[in-house]
Amino acid sequence: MSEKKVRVRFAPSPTGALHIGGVRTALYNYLFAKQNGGDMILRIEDTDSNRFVPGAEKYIIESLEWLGIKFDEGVNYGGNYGPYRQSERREIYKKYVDQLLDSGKAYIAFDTPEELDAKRNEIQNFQYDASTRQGMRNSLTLSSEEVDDLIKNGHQYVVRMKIEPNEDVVVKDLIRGDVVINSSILDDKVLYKSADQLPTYHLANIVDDHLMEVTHVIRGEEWLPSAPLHVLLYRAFEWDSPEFAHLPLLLKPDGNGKLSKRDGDRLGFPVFPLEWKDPKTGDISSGYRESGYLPEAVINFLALLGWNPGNNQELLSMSELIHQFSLTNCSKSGAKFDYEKGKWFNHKYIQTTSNEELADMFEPVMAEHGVSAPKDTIVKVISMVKDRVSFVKDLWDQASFFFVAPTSYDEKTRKKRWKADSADMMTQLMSVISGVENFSSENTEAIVKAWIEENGYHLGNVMNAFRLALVGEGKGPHIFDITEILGKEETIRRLNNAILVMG
RNA sequence: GGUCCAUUCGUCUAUCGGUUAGGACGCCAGAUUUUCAUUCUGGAAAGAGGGGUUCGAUUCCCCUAUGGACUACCA
Repeated sequence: MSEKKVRVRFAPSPTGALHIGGVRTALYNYLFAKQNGGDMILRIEDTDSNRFVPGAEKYIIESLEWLGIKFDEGVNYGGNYGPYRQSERREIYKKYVDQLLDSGKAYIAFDTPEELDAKRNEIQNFQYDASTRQGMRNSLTLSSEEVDDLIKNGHQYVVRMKIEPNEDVVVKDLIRGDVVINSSILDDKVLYKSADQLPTYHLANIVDDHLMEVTHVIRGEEWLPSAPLHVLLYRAFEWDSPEFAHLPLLLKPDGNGKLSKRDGDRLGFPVFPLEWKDPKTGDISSGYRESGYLPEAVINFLALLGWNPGNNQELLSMSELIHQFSLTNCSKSGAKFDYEKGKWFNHKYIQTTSNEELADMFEPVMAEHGVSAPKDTIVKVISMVKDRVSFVKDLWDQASFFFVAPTSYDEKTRKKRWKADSADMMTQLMSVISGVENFSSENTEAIVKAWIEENGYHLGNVMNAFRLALVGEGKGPHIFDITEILGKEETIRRLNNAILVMG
């Protein structure tokens, strides 16, 4: 049998930076589409002109490209179902609003926001629905002449969905199973506003998903309560409803509630893929990219927040994710955002990144500290210290001594490692080292060890003092790997300085 | 307040009626290391509570509790 081609959409609203939860929604859509050989569409839902933020659309596109989430069509990608910006689809929506009006599935309402507010204050739990609409100013209570007059005289109006009460509406959800809601608890949602000639989310969403032949609507759980409305809308148009999947939310790591834009900088981690500067306030929010995350790590981390492959595999590439992903394996409950685990993922991905690539990423960091070195030296240094870090920028803490000689010596290490006879030993070591011809790690080590043995010195005593002189602290990779990079001259210079300073 | 959704170690989760309830992050301990890390090994750590159904419930049903979402002429 021939199944319809899978088509999914990611439909953000350009009201600011793309939240990490939104990224996950995009990712799950992408994984599902690719697994099924389907298409992924980018649609921009900008029907609320008041909340439009310039630059947001570009930010969304750039973020997802950085992460490797690719679209087949949509804003910026072309396609045969455009335009893909809802603000450019006015005439289309108008046509369908009229259709609903003509068929009696919707009606025109003139109640002003002030009147509605008054009603809500007056009546507890006021809801514009079958039980109250007869008492309001709308095309159901007014004569058609009155309605025409009001419109002619420039009165603003909205179009509301006429929801028939007392009917069980079933939302089939791929993650949650059947969700049943009685239509009586639904209100007559506004579908269209005459003021800006634009539909609200609900109408635009259904019309676009239908026209764009979307087969699966994968979105956040916050949409579950309005899903019955959407089902009713499909029914009103006599269209087939797509499949639904409502994803659990990403929650704050501490306390309660869903992860919000504010949490990031409050808790000290990014909630945005890329750094974002709010054009209105000028506030800057940190991004994963600028914080040194590898896109693969972010993807892996996010994929496992709310889904898992069912085995114990934790590290998955994008293609493995595409292969193994399944909506039915998505969890139903919200996931607290665990930043520590995110760091661990990045650590793992740093390890699998080549030294050459890391060197390219590290060079700008070095430049910031005012140092430079030949590429092959940087590559060697990185090979020695990469397993110690979670982020590229941390490489500096682990490797700065390769490029900058210590000017002071860590007090604690000094107390422990620099003994009364250290200066004397280091002086002897200097002359041993100046006699070394081949300064390779192995050769230097052999000669120094022979000297230690000859004199019956304690290996640890010599080496620890030596390390302190070279590094300035009690840390670092194998000591003769360090001297090889430093070179004979610099090694001697550092020994000399250590003796001078610590005596 | 109303409606809906959810509930396994601190966190992310596995289990699709019978398990010593598994893995990962984090934490603790030990081993390795001339240092610091990495790494390795081990450890502590969970079925919200109460009723059912069943020979047997973490698993199915109900109630309660708790958490979350929604409740706009926002998405």
